[in-house]
Amino acid sequence: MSADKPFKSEFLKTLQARGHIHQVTHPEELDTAAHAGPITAYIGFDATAASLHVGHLFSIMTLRRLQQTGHKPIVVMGGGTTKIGDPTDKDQSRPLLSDEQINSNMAAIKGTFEKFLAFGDGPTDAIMVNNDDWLSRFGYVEFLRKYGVHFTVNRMLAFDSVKQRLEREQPMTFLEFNYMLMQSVDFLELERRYGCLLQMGGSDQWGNIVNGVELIRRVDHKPAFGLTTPLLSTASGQKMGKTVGGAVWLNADMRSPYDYWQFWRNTEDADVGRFLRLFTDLPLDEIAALEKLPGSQINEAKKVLANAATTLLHGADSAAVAADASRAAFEEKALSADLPTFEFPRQDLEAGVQLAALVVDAGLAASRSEARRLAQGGGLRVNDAQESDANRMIDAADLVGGVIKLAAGKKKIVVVRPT
RNA sequence: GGGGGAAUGUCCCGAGUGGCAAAGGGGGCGGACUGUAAAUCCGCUGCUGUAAUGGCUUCGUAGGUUCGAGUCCUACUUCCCCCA
Repeated sequence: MSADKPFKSEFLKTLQARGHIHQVTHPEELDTAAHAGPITAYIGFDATAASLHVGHLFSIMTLRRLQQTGHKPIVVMGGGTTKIGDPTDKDQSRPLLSDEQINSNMAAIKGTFEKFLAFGDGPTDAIMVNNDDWLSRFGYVEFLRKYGVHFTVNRMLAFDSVKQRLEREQPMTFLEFNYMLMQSVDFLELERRYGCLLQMGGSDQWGNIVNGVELIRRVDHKPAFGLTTPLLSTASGQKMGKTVGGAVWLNADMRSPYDYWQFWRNTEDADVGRFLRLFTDLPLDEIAALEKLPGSQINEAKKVLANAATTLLHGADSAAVAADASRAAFEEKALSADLPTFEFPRQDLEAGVQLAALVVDAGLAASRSEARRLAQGGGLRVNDAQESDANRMIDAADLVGGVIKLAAGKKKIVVVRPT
């Protein structure tokens, strides 16, 4: 999809070399614009959860590259669009979120961007805006007359997101049907307010983005471009971001730096190079050398990846702590004070606790039955010794060095610390 | 407004038509093999609890028939299709 001839602009060259590009509208024109001087580009983020997850990281890194190559990123918080709900890639309508939920989600998400982008008033400083500021101001008739005239239902029905719903005989409400108009209006609004001429997003956003591009070109007769990033999946075809503990959240209070580090450390061999290019700032020649490491030496590259990715999000100190804890736990089989801990009342421990109950309380299993199954399957370890009897009572006699080490499988470890 | 169909284990898809804790698959989890990888093989995947073929709660919602209902009946809810 991208042009065969090499790009002139540092921006597109970087994106292409690091694997950020899936599709671009008018590649030569955009390249020329980005080569001539700073451009402004945006990506929208809906506030459907209290934290962004690894899936969003791709977009955030794309904005980071934009800024690194001398351009201005805009982060659009979807305060308004979240009220509508993006139907793309969803089989069914989601329950609508309340204004309070949306606002608290946005507040919780905000900090993440500051880790990756430099905000401020300078020409290439990032800014953050909320599309609720304009979307919620329109009257219904006003909106229809102003923007509705530029969209034909014929065309809207042809978009994948809509077509799929119809083909699967799944309902799509009129509310959701309007999502693409809102997103297009966002782009137009940003073009007018900030001279923004590029919208980026995941490949599933292509339809929505192209609509915005066309709206601007039609209404304001200004150049506008769209760029999408490839769908992110692992080499073995899994959708990226889901793992042992569910979604890989970016907020530290929802997923600890240690777990975040572990997530990257567990990358498949075949993905290491790609992920290094996408999710770290390491120079490309270094990455090329790392990904060529033979056999089990590739694990060194995974550590580099884990360190670099964790440093970006949580800082170098947290990354170092996570790396130490991991090395201790996996390579030296020793206890580290930095492993996830679970505090347990000392009296209760002295009185004795059923192992299954403790495993549940420590968050290693969802129910006692699950804990039992885990034990029967040989996946439960107490102080590194396999324990098949989940009914066993645990008490102060099980303390080793003042703590009890519980493990579910090889990777989930919790240190029980009496208080 | 009329007619026909659908809703299943709360991760998803999907069999089931009077004896069912409910086939099968995907996903997930655990084990073996490894390198905290992939692939492969094996086990598990409602809760609770054992010495146990135990108890409890599940098939859109609410009632009913029956010794017994996901399965039959009635009403309701939501969705899909056709006709108007």
